[in-house]
Amino acid sequence: MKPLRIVTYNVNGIKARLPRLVEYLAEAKPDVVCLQELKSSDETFPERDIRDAGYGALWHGQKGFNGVAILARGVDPVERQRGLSGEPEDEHSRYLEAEVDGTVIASIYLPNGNPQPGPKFDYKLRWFERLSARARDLLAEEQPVVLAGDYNVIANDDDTYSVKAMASDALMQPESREAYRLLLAQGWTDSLRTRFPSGGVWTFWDYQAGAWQRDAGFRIDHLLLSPMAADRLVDAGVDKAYRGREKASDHAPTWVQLR
DNA sequence: ATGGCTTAGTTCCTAAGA
Repeated sequence: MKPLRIVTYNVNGIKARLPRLVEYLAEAKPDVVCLQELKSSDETFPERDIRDAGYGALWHGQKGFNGVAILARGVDPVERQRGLSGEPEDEHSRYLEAEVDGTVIASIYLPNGNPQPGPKFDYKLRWFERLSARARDLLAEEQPVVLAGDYNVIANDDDTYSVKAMASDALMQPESREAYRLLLAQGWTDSLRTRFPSGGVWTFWDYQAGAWQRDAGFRIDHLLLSPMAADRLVDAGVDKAYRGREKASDHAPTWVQLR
């Protein structure tokens, strides 16, 4: 199996972020990139620009909101599944799963869930259960699997600049944390947590209140590894500098390196 | 501070994000 660098990157609008994304692909040359928050319909996804940058792509778009994609350097990802079963009336584009070079990759955009309590928070928890059901099936396949995405969960107190500021936020509620903990307990490895066990690593900084300048961020973009993928874990990190560039997303690209 | 910004769409205001 070849070395593989896999990135998750919530772009907050692929149209607005296209120059940043193309620049990132050229500079970092990742093997696989899972994108979230395309905010683009399938028809307006910039397939041409992605191909010109040297990447094959699969996308699951939605006009205005949500939307996920999987890019692969020099090859076309092979689609395995789009969307999660269990709630047929759910129209949100938040899950896409593909195979790249013998590794199963999922691009995940978990619902934010604010305000809580309320129907949006209930939807978040239901969606989490549907994801966990899919994750259990994937583990049973005994393949290398990477579940990469914006989970909208601050899993531990040391995953945020301020527990107090986030205390009433959906990202940090006990129910959100419990759902994440139960998912991990299936047998998944949180790759950034493994690399930085004492926390203090952020993947998101709000646009408001000078959050970037104050380094007031938190960690919500996660790459979860199945046991066969975890055996190949070399390193994990956040390409933090991209958050500081012109017209940046509020998330930074977050990556894992597999041997 | 149910919001200091940013994005997209029914665009010159509103919804959503986290």
